[in-house]
Amino acid sequence: MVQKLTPRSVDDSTWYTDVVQAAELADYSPVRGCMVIRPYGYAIWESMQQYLDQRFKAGGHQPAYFPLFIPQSFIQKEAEHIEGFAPQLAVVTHGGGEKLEEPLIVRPTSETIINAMYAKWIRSYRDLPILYYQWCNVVRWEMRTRLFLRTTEFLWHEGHTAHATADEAMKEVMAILDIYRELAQNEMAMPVIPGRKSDSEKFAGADATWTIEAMMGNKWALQAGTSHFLGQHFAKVFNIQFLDESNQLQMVWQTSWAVTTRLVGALVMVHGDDQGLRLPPRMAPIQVVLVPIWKTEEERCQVMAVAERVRAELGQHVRLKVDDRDDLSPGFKFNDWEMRGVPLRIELGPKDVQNNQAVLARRDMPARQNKCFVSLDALLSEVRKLLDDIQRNLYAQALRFRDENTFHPGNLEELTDAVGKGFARAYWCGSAECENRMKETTRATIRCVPMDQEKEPGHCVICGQAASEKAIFARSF
RNA sequence: CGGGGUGUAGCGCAGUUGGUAGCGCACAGCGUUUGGGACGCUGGGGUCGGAGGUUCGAGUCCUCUCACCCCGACCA
Repeated sequence: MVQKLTPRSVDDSTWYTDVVQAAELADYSPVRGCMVIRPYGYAIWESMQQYLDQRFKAGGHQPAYFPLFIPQSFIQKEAEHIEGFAPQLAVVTHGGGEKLEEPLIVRPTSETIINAMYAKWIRSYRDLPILYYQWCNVVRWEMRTRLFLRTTEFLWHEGHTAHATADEAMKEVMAILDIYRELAQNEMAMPVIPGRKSDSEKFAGADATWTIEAMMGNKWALQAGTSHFLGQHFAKVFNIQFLDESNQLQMVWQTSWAVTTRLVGALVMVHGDDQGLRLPPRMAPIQVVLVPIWKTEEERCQVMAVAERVRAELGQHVRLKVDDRDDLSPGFKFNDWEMRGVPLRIELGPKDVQNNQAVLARRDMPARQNKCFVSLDALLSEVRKLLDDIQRNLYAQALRFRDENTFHPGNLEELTDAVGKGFARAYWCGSAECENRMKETTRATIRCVPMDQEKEPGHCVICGQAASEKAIFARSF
């Protein structure tokens, strides 16, 4: 159940797989590259789903479901799309014991099949905008996989919208990116940099891709969510046309966007420490765990009576678990729940019951030094306050870590040095030549051109030519 | 597909010059324990990744094969 974790400082990659398995978030499956998401890991994903689902619906989006299988010919319609995805496709060639007339692609993303349907449904400007999304699995045949961060099959939502104007579609792209940013920062306590992808990094078939990029605990970047402006690429190949107010035939403008179960891995990577997970309260399946302590049967009765009362009262307001397993020592449970990242622990023993108090220990600080007593009467308000505080503190810690590991190089040599240590924020002239040259010399990539920056003229960190924008350079997952 | 590594109990491992498989953890039962990873006793659990070969005899030697992990190329 509880095992020793490889310390992060020894091997961050082994630490990660240790934590994911020890905390029972996920396990390797019999199928190479695939994973089993266990209830605790799935509960974290559900926290993300619930937040996003409510945000999407509030913005007028509607969930729907499109099929897993896509006719091969659909995928092949958009040149850039097929070029991008061809190496990653899983193809079904047989069904019912017979070879299929046309092979079926297991969806790597659903632009093609959804847009084939949109072409059927859209006739008039009155049909627009269409704001659909679906929660589903997708399959991409990856070379190398890591639990949550990159698996052959993964879960996500994908939004697919169609609009009458480019302007409206762009607003949609930005609105969704903002929801992703808020999910990351406010719910996951994970600072992110919203920005635009370079052409080489953008979605295959998009005009432009916007992203939120986060720094993981090993100082690498992780693309945490993307929102694409598809322009009219798919409208053209699937012939999605409508009549506007003046009876003119027009092509729709489209967006697509997604975040995936990778975010569960991001949560682990960003906040975890040598003791295991540290979950931000807003995402934690269990926000507070109560560990009762007793010696004698009489003490057990007294303590459990109070524990039950706490469960009845506090349990209405926070996600609380009372760990009443009687075959494990309190010390074991402390370590166990810390490893599983529960933000706040209540210790309740005979002495506490006597004094009408409990001990609170927070996961975001070294526990032994930071325990505090709290009156049972003030438990709810204190727990609420601490959970808020933990949420804020985890964000602050992650932000400080990112800032401390972000550098501002002025030339290629400094850039090479910087991307070996963390993020580099530097001018880029925007040319693919410079991007390629940098990739070859540094093993890093351009993660994004941040939206939030002053447009002051400078000099490209690679070629020295005039440049007007800074980009984030980093090694990435 | 290249480089590295590992396959022996659920997990982690040991197994000598070939001689018929063991340790720790976990698991089950009982008892004592419980304020930072408790302890004792008893017990269950194995086609040694697979195939072939050498041998009186293979976890061990030889050949082939498969799987998985880590590092790269590809990617959310």
